[in-house]
Amino acid sequence: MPKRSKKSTILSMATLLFATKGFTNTSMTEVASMADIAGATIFYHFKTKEDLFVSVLESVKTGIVKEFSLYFQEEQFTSGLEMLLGAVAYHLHLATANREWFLLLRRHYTYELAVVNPICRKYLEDIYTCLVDIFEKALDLGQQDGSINQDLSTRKTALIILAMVDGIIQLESNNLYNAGALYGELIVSCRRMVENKQ
Amino acid sequence: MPKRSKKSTILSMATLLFATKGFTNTSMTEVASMADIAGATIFYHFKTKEDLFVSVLESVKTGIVKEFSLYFQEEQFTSGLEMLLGAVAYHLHLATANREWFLLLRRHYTYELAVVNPICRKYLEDIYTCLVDIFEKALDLGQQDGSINQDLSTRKTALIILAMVDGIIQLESNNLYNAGALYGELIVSCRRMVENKQ
DNA sequence: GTACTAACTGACTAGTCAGTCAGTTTGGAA
DNA sequence: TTCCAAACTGACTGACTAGTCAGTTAGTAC
Repeated sequence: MPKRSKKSTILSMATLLFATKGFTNTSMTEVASMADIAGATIFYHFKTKEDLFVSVLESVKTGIVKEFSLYFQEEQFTSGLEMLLGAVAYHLHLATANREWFLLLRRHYTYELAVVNPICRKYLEDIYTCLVDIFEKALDLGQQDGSINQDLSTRKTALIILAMVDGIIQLESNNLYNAGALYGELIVSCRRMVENKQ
Repeated sequence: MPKRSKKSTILSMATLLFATKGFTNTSMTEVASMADIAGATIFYHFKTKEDLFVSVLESVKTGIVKEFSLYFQEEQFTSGLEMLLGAVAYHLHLATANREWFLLLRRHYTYELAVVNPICRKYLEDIYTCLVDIFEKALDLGQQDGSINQDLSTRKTALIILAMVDGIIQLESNNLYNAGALYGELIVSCRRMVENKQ
């Protein structure tokens, strides 16, 4: 049995619960019972509930950054446009494969805490910077190789694409429409939005 | 003094609090003290806290539907494309002017309740139907008058545009970027995405 | 005035929750 | 074995919350 198994069990159970039920609706007792430990044990590893949440966010940040850097180490792209569309598709894929991560990023508490807790704010900014920079880099590359419309502001367009992808992920998890059917259409729409039409 | 002033005061205070603090983090005591009434009075007008929330959602639904129908009664458009872009701009405008409405629509509790409460679900569907239908109608019109790309599925594209607009509104309220600066860019991006390029 | 009802209230209850603390268990070093 | 610190625990507390209820007030019809 690995040494820090209980601490990491707490972390992963807390991730799941904070993501699916939210901060306030998740009780420490619940986290403890899911991790099969005594309630007080959590407070040995994490000073407060807020502290636990920030640790969860840190692990999410680490996960997201790692996944994206792995992806871009392995993949090769024929153009900036293809790289952008690949990044969008990978973002959508990650949001399905690691649903809790992106659920947590949609929780209001995350942003409310970021206002008063600088560490939380830093992790959040790191995550968004990672996501936006990938899109921006692809757009820059595409403007150089001619696959992306030259008139675009790459920064602003990167933000709009991020908002678009997030919006679709959100629409899906709202259970009102089956947005999964929209993933293909989203890629096509992105292409129409940024490609260099001659 | 109008007859139902206390009930409607409760409703508007609850709207504000549920939207900005969320359902769980808003206590009935808090609503009561903001409305300057005794705590028990709320339970005279609304059976439970959940009942109050559903009433709040109903008033938001009524407000959104009314605002959009007013807008389209007054405005005239030269093409389907212009109508679409006008609707997007008006959506963005409403999200600023009636911030609580759209904050409430981003709260997780709203969608969690919709799973178990059919009335809540109905109001939510009414709101989304209203928003999507406007975009879809504009796209249909644009395909007829030639201003919109004929290859588009108007339904799917309407959903994507809604996701995009919601995503931008969300990005703004997250306090990480000043997305207000993106409103103009968003309209331009929408145009590029759907216009009929010859 | 009287009678009646709708609107309203203060005091209360039963339950939940984050966090504390004094004490026990565990694992490894000497 | 002995010792020690880190890991862990059960029992507790004070603060807070949704909802109840018996009773009071305000408005209206006669």
